[in-house]
Amino acid sequence: MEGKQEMLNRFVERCRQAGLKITPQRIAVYEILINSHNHPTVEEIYEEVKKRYPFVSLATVYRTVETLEQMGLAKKVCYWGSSARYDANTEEHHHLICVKCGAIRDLYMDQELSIPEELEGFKTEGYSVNVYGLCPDCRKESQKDS
Amino acid sequence: MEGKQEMLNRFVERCRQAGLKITPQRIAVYEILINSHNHPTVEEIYEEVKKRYPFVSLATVYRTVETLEQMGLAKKVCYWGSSARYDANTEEHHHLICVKCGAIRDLYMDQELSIPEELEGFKTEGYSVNVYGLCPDCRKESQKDS
DNA sequence: ATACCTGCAAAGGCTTTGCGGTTCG
DNA sequence: CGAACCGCAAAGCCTTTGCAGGTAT
Repeated sequence: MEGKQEMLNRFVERCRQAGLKITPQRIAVYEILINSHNHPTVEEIYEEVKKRYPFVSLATVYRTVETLEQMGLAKKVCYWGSSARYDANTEEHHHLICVKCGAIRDLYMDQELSIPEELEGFKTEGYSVNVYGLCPDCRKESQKDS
Repeated sequence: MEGKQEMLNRFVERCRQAGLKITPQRIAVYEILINSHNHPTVEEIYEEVKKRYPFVSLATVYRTVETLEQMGLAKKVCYWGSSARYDANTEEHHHLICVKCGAIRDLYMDQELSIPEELEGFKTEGYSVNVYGLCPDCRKESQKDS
């Protein structure tokens, strides 16, 4: 696990290189993303940023997460229907997803799949595993029901 | 691989059991989904249905795919941002996804992951693997560019 | 100084919903 | 006949975009 301060420094460095300005909003969004482990939606990040900068706009958060994605410092995690979620954990990892409430948690596995470099004409780049199930909270819920 | 006729019969059967009416539109949507192997979007299914029933509405297609999903006869496949795609292949299988154009293809693998029944408090139900890469068409494109 | 960025509000997709008329069982 | 369904249009999200003013380098 990389230190949070290093991640921030790297971000600032990359911004400089790319000629992007380092604004308080950008820092805030990235910092919040680093400190979140529940893969927040844009809306959730926005609410969090607003605590520090009440006048921030949702559009800015959208623009920032897109920038982060293009820089390779965040990934968009898309599960069903709902809104997109973001993840600043760029280590190789997988996801554990609740089929009921949509909660997402990082998952590290010992097992590895060996994917050929070429598959059905595709030039492969990587893979991700989604494990589906009921999260602890939803398990309790469903026991209550029965 | 299950025969298409059996799939249709099963669908009709299930509708009867659930007290759902068997309408031409429903049959058409499911039939098109069975015969598609490119995981069509709702829009694409709609265009296809319109060839047979020009007055069908997009809302009906949305309602029908949702019904199919609830019956377990189709799955929503969600990749980044774009619109949802549907898949009537209910066999255990995975997906090969083009990072450039978003094309999705079914993928069958020999390898299997062994997922514990319980993982970090989740009661697991299954998993799916997404392999990312460049599809044949996009590979050609990128060669042209360089 | 100037290029980049922000906030606001409006527009843009995709998807869902309410309603009256229609169709299946 | 009655419940379920359809088509239409309107409304509802989530997300993107244009613009004028502001800010970092």
